[in-house]
Amino acid sequence: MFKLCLFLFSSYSWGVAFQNSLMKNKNHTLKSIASTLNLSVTTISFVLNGKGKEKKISNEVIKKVLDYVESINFRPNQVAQSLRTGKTKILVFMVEDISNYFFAKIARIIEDLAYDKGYRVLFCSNENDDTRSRDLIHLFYERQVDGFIIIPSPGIKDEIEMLIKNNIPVVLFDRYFEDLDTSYVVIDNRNAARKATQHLIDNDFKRIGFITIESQQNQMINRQKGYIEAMENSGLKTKILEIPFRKIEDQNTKKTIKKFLMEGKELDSVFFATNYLTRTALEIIKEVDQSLFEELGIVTFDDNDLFKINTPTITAVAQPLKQIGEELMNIMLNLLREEKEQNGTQNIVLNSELIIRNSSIRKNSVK
Amino acid sequence: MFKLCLFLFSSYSWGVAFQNSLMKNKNHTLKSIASTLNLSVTTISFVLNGKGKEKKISNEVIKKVLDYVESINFRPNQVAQSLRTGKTKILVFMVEDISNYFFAKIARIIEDLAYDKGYRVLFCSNENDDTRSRDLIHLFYERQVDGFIIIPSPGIKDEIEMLIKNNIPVVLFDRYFEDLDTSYVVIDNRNAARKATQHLIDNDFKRIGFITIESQQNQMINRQKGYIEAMENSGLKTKILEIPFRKIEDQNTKKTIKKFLMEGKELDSVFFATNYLTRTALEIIKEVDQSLFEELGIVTFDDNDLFKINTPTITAVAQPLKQIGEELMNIMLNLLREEKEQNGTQNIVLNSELIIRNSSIRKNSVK
DNA sequence: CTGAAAGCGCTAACAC
DNA sequence: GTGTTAGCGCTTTCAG
Repeated sequence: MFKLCLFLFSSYSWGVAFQNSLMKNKNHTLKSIASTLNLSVTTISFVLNGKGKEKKISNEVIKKVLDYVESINFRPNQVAQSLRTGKTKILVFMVEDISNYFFAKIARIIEDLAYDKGYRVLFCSNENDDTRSRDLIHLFYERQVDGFIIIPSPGIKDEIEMLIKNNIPVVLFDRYFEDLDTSYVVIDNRNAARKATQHLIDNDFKRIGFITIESQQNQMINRQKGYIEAMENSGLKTKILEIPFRKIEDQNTKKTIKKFLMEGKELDSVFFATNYLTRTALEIIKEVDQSLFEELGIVTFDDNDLFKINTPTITAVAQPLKQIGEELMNIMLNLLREEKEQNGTQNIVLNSELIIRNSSIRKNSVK
Repeated sequence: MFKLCLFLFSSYSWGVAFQNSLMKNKNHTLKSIASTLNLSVTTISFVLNGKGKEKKISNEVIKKVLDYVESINFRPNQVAQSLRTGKTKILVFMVEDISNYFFAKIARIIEDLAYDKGYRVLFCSNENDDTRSRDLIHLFYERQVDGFIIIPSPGIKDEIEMLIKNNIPVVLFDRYFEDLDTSYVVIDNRNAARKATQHLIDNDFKRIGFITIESQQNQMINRQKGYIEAMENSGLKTKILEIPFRKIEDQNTKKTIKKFLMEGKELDSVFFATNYLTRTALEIIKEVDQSLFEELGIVTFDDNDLFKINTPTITAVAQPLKQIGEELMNIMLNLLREEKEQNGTQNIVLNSELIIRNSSIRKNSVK
């Protein structure tokens, strides 16, 4: 942080903005418009909401209103509208880190789908932190958002329950609470991890390590289960390293990973449970010795553009981003529609795809 | 898109949620609270806004209110609050694509700074498209957001002007309109490009190509100017390829880039004007021939984690993300504070840093 | 110290 | 066909 700043300086220049008050928005409201047009607010409101025909308002009046409104570039105040209708047409999309490739891609898909239906999406990052998650949920709850799409941090079951009890549509994804009846979209992590591990085994790797996040959340537990299953089915010994989520960037963690990967050449390959672990590990391997890439088999959870550019290209479990986004919005739109009724929860488990690249192909040099 | 889906299927399961209406939020309001506590809404409002002391409300009353409010987990309706106060405490951060590394990183920095000041940030992507930008600006304008931080698409000068005329704080970044007096934060693109090009020249590259986006926006124009300046100063011939923004992912574009890079071995090095061009180009080079990496000098605008993992590691012009974020929020907070007054605009030009890695070091094999 | 009441801008039931 | 008006939930002035 500090280091970065040392290289930089800035130059300032000030200009004076002569705010042209002549053109300042007159703060038009339905009322003011009604009075200048000698009509009532109701009429204006109906026309603006496209209920002109329905309410049998004359075409001349409709045109008059529309033209005037256009000419002054009037936009109804949505805050007032929301207060009145109780709807904000805003959805919240909360993930660990919106700058992460996986989350960001889904965010864009959701945003587009929501846009078409007249909803806007608010993105936010909870860092997988409970306090932050709670803050955000409350904040948006107070702002009356219409629905939540959430990757829950471990301890926010209560908040999720609170939302549901208050009839706010919620869809979880990536993970969920097994003892809470919510709608969710996840992938079959266990199966995916089993298949990925099996792929390494099929390629004649035997000493396969598993590097994961220290977590009690079910997506991670299932990935680990899948790995263990595959290993045990083949009579192989598991070797697992768990990293605390908050310490991924620590120097010590890097050392730990380095040690795990290289010590005594115990491993001939490794399976990473998330993409940010892989990113860190690739950096480490790169720092130490490019040739390690030639020896070590690598498979990772979550695909990334960089994996097909890397040398070697990296084999990855690719989650179906587009489908995840679509299912999420599907469920959300359903909930939004039926809101009032006794609602069923909808649980969707998707399959992922193992994209086989060079990093998991058995290298010639068998030690 | 379609291909992706072919690999996938989903399994559905339905559960019935018995919404526990006993626990449903009673829709508390100041009024309802006032009536159950036998107080007036004023008192409740004062206490809730921390004006209890100031308004000399007795400690018992304060405690009574606070305790009750806590017990029912009451949260004031922010929509109503906003309607009343005219403030939403929401800022909008609009960029080309929020999933892009550069934008996402700045977004996170801004989010954190804003959070501390009680502001929430809404992120959105305009795809550098005018229609989409306009939609978004209007949408948020109608929602009465308190301020805009925007990377403007080419043709939205009018909307920006509209915001300013309506006294909405606006800060642009990455680029700006030279004939519009707005606050902005940019980097010295021309200088950065000149230095990056000069770096290649100093490393004995002579046939340096420049791949950029076809754009009239000043950030791109200045990068190109910088490149041309450096080349001409050294008496070298420029060779420029301009790609239309909307066609970056096209197959034809890939072919064009490929041709530009390789045809007749005319180039010994290349300077990419944005990170997404580099990403595409790296893929192409990878597809064609890893050995090209050994021959071709590469420098790119915008750093990325993957550049230090790539083989070879890639030299990049790194923009000062943290500082950009800080300056943006600085200006924004100033504008927010002074809003009423005749405001000066503030223009900040930052320097960037050339991070020298392996890709720009002259290779042994001189043809 | 506390309460009454006006009003932010909009919707929609009801009235004419 | 169009107008009147009662709120949505909150803040804040003014009264007492």
